Amino acid sequence: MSTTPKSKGKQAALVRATISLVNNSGFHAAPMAKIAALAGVSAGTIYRYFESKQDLINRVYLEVKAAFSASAFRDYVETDSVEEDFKQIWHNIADFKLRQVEEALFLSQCDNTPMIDEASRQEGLRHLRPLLDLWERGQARGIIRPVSPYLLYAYTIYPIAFLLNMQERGHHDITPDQVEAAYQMAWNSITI
Amino acid sequence: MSTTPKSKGKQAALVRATISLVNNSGFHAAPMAKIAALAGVSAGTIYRYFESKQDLINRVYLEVKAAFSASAFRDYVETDSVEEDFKQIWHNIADFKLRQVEEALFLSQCDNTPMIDEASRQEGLRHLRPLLDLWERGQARGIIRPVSPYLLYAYTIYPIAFLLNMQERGHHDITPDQVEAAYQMAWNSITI
DNA sequence: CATTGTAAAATGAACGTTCATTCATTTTAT
DNA sequence: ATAAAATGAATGAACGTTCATTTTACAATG
Repeated sequence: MSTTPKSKGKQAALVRATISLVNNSGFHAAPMAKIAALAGVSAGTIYRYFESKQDLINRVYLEVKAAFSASAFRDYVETDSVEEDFKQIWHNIADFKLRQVEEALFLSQCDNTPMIDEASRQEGLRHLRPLLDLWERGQARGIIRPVSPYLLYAYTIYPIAFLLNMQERGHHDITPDQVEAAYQMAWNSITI
Repeated sequence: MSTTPKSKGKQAALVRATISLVNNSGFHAAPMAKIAALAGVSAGTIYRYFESKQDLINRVYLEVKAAFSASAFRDYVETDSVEEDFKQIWHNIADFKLRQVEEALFLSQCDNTPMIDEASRQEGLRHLRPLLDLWERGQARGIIRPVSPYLLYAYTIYPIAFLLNMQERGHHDITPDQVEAAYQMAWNSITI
């Protein structure tokens, strides 16, 4: 045990503060001083853990992306059915986006701006291999459309980010029914 | 005719410069001085046309969104077939995104960050009415899934932005074949 | 157990830079 | 000659980053 009530690592607090501030104000309006204040540390302390603001953003991105990928394949065991396997992964991803809203919004923002180094972006993509493998298996069996994985991703995973954005802006509430409908739409779009 | 070779209005030049700079560096790294330089005017001149940087961004957003909506319904005439009508609009939108790449990338960035006022966002959405009407018609006839228009948008229009982003980052080339496949995937996802 | 020595961690004022914005002046158009 | 348009140096605020100083953590010592 340590001294302060909720001391759990300043680095983690900084990561959380960064996500929250970038979500609510955007990268351009998330100054280091505010991030520090929200994390409950002083401005200078950030530089014990991160080299620069760019480094901070990149590392937060990688950390969140890693958590996302880990969620995607939680309890994933290949069965014989491509559809079963896809359903498993898709719902894992949907669960992540609906439960870790802050993290998911942060990723959606990063993926659509030049905020992140191309190198970090590549690195963040690496962990999605099992999903690509599954798609190839489905294509080999003639179940899934013989198109680029980018198209498959665009029509199955990417739409969830849109729904989340709309929900966050108060236009739309995502009910369990709609999650199920969304899954069916995803599956229908990529199958032959 | 005016004096300079390519003088066509400084306001238009400023809009173009803003789009280009925000695309390549993000809002946070698009200072007014650079925008002015790229537009070939002096920094102070911006303030003859726009009240502030926020106003500049909002108005560029609205202008691009208006051009987008106009494209979406170019030559659109309702037929008796929901599928025909949808195909028309979808391809109009895809054409816009593939031909006006800069404008489309700018919109994708705006739609995923807190860069734009919620008011301007609402305003930009207004012109999409005919598409929503078409969807309602399709739902009334039992052709289109009875789900929120947000879901329909997420699975038909939003994915195009992802493909464009990937193409722009050099991961992927969008061939005419893939556009056709993308259309089929969109249609399959929203029909019953 | 209390005291002390020491290195790591944290601080926040200060620094230099960059930014959005203004405005006295100049240029352009009529 | 006059008004509108454009300029770009000046301004003050805000930013990312640094660093001299203070605080904390804790092992060694008596």
